Amino acid sequence: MKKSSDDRQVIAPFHSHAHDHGQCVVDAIAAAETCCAKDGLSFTPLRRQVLELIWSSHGPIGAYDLLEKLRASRRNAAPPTVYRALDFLMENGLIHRIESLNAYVGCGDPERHHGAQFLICRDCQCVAELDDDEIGKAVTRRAKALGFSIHQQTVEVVGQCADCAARL
Amino acid sequence: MKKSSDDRQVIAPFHSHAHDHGQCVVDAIAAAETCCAKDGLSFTPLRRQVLELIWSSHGPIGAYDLLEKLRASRRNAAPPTVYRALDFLMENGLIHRIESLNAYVGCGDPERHHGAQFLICRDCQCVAELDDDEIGKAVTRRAKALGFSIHQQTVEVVGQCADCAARL
DNA sequence: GGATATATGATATAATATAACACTATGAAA
DNA sequence: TTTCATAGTGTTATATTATATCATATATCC
Ligand SMILES: [Zn+2]
Ligand SMILES: [Zn+2]
Ligand SMILES: [Zn+2]
Ligand SMILES: [Zn+2]
Repeated sequence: MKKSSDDRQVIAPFHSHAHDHGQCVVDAIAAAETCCAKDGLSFTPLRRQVLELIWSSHGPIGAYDLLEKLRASRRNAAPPTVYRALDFLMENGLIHRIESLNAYVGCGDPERHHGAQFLICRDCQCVAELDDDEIGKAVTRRAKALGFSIHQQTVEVVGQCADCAARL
Repeated sequence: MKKSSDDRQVIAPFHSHAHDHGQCVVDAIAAAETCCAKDGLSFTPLRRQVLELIWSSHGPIGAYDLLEKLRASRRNAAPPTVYRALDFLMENGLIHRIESLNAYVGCGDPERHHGAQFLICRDCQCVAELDDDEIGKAVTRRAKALGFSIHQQTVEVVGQCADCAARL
């Protein structure tokens, strides 16, 4: 089945509870390997492990939650351990930071340098990652009119996801 | 001169260095008075003072910077003093929180409950507040398609303002 | 191997935000 | 007018998120 252009603009939807969680972590790590190899970046064990933990959490996760998990295998991990790995992963487009949550989430399309919009559920903190053309163009147009140049278009919108609407 | 529809969608532009700073603080406080009176809210001296300090800073300001200024007149002000006032001002649409900066900025149109988009300069931390129809609609359309309901549409875009582009 | 840059370890501290409980002022109910 | 209830503020302590700094290790290049 061919993906419509509309589907491609949804980089990561709200998660169906059905999908194969283990596999999506494996795929994400493989994609990261590819990106780093291509760009000559050193994807060290620490960085890989942090990325794995982020994907395993399967949603935005905070730096200190990450640190706690990391300590299961690295007893003396400290905040800078995590923050340095996060910096590397962000600089190279492997994860995004969600400002509204002070949390970090795996990027659903790391091989492509893309703008991103996040829909963030205020109840369950799940997020959807989009690269919606219309939103992007509307933002670009207005920014241009004001002489504002967008370096990395990251849009965050807070609301309520469908699951929470049904549940609450 | 009549405002175009386009102008109305720019709630607060990047500041021209020429405008009358003192007057815009006065106007903002007057508008807040009006809003609170209309809604039966108690606009206490503390809350007024915090709002004044925010407008006086004339751009996004952090809670602890605010606290420091507040202490000039309230020697024993503490973090909760500021955060409670900020909560009140946010709940009632008199200020916005800029997540990307951990900072607070006066709302340019408090009498109207509106969606907002912020263009945030990563170099000088200035912001422009917009209520762009096209951005709003594009976001709404996509959210709807995903079953996501937006409660308060707040969009934050990071980049570089025209002044900084010229200066750097 | 020695020089250089990159990555991590380790300790301390900064910056942002909230919890908890006490006290005061205000205004309505009795 | 007393009493009660609520909203607002004071005060102290603590939680959460992020960075600075210096030391050590590891990889890369010549
Ligand atoms: Zn992405
Ligand atoms: Zn939800
Ligand atoms: Zn506003
Ligand atoms: Zn600027």
